[in-house]
Amino acid sequence: MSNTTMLDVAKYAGVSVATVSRVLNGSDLVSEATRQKVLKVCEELEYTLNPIAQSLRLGRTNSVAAILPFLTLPSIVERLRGVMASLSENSFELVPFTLGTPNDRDSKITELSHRSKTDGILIISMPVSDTQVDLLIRNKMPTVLIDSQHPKLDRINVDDRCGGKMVTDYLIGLGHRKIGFISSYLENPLQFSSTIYRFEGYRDALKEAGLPFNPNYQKEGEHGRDQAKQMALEMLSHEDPPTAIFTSSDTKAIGVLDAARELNLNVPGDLSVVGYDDIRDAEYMNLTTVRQPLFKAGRIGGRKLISLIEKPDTSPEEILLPLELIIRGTTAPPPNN
Amino acid sequence: MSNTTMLDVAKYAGVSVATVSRVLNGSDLVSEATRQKVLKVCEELEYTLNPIAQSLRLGRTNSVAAILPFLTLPSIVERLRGVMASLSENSFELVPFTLGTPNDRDSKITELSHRSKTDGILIISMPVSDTQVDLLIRNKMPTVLIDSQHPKLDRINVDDRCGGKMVTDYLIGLGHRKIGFISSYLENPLQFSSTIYRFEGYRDALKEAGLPFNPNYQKEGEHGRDQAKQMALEMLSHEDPPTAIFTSSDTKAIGVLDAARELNLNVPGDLSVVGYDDIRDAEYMNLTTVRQPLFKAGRIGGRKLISLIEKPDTSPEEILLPLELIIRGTTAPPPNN
DNA sequence: TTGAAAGCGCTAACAC
DNA sequence: GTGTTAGCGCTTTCAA
Repeated sequence: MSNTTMLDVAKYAGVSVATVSRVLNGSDLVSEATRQKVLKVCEELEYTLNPIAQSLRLGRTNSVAAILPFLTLPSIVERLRGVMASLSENSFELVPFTLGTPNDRDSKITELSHRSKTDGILIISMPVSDTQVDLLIRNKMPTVLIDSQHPKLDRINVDDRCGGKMVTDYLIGLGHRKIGFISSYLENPLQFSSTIYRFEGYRDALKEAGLPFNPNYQKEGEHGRDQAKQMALEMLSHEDPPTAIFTSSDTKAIGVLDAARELNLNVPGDLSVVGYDDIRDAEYMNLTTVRQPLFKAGRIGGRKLISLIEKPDTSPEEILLPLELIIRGTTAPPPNN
Repeated sequence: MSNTTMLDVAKYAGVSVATVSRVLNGSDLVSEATRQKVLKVCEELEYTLNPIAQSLRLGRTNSVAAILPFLTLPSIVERLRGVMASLSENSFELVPFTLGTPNDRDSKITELSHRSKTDGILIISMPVSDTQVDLLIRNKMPTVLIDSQHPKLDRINVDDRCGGKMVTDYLIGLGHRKIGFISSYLENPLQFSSTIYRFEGYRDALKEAGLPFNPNYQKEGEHGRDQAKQMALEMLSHEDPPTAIFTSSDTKAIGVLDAARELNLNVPGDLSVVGYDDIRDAEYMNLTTVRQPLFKAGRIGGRKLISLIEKPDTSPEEILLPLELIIRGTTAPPPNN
């Protein structure tokens, strides 16, 4: 029954609560006879331990919080799936908080940092401020970042700078010299900080190839297919338009494809397009893109957090997962080349 | 600090724990002077209430569990988003459990039914057995089903039978007489029970129009685009193939479109295709489909559960949300008509 | 091998 | 207005 307590079981079985507790926690200082008796009574009374009382006593909840953006992006969902997989493997529960504004994020971190409800925190695809990090460290709250940066915390990332460079190198290798870059706002406080690294990789590659950075070939704006389409339309209406566009997400790349179609540009004949993330649509659209291990990042992040809870006081490290360039049908050498 | 307790605050402020508790719980039996003093000390000591201790004392956790399939389907994610929105509006936390097998589901329900860790349960897109329902009711565990059926529990659904009929009526109205139905397994224990209602609506419409049910025009199998493609290929290779195919999900409809392309069938000239769910891809594919209010179902389910927690002992009801036929470009009258 | 009892941090009578 | 204290259900010394 719902209100059965350990004392009920103890009375019914004619033992003390201590004994019941021992049986239920697998202690071997119990005679086989009493153990069986207790187990039988538990069954009859449909008794289970009260996890709240247990948590209060043990100072441990076996649950972790996750702070992440709303589940509107497939990449976020995929990371979350990985997190859930690793947590349930280890009998940990997850309490997700999807947040929209930096304020919400900060106050949630503050609230959670007073370790009590949760044994650890995962922060997914959101930047964290130094203030919050200090708070977390001061309160010894085990924390792992996934797709986010901070030198004082453990974090699971992909080398986006390298990824941005990989894409741009590839386009340059195809012969492109006029390469556009379309992304969400580089400086948006709640934006994935990863976007900026991809941009840096793009610039690195240009620089290394001796190509100048042309501001007309760079646009940033709200995330979204339509928004990306608009940015592409503007960029491609330029008097000397790019022959290739690299976008910071597949969704945006699809928006660019929309724009190309509207302008009667042949992809990849007139325009090469590269996305990022390799979401499901990318394959269907035959989109050249960069695949990052989303599920795996989540899973590794979850595991890392659990190991941190089990064994604190290790110095924070960054785990960089490999990226992969997926070459499909939206890229080719530039025209007249 | 993380280990600061109410007693620390009390001592520091020179009052009793009761007073601190009163202040923090907004009781008005406290003088303004002491209230300010206590608040100040709380701030200085960075003290916050320990929610675990609070829960144990109050017998209430302010969190609810959700049992749902893995987050691989966009429809599941969208419902979950609605749930999360309504819960966070009401300061409830969510503990999601994504489960794969009926066994897992049953044991999780059993575990959760011993009300302690969680104030209520949401079960999303999963059937529940009578045994589990009885257990939940016996333990007075507030429970709401979303996209699932049981007469003894509150549930949020769409009228899928009506939806299936609506689609089929529409195709019949266009002049189709040979209408295929492709779905996931109708009897799979962990499958959405909604599939079967859509099928029944399909049969209702046929019957009402005096059209015989042709088993060659019905296929069921694993969920997935490719699987649906295979089923469609088989169905369309029949000597007298259907002129329209109605699928139980947009993903499957896209698989059917793949099949049509492979067979060089023009859609909608040679073959009409209707999906279900109106996922994001559907618009892009210009797919005629049925839109169900996924987010809204989640949000209403969350609210219903909270009202059930606040005010139990109401008799269970089914809330049916309206469906909408979204006519796009994959449907037309049949050929030679 | 078992039991008694303290105490995890909080709230809510009850007393003053 | 404020303090004292019992007790939510559990684990774990300590003693027997």
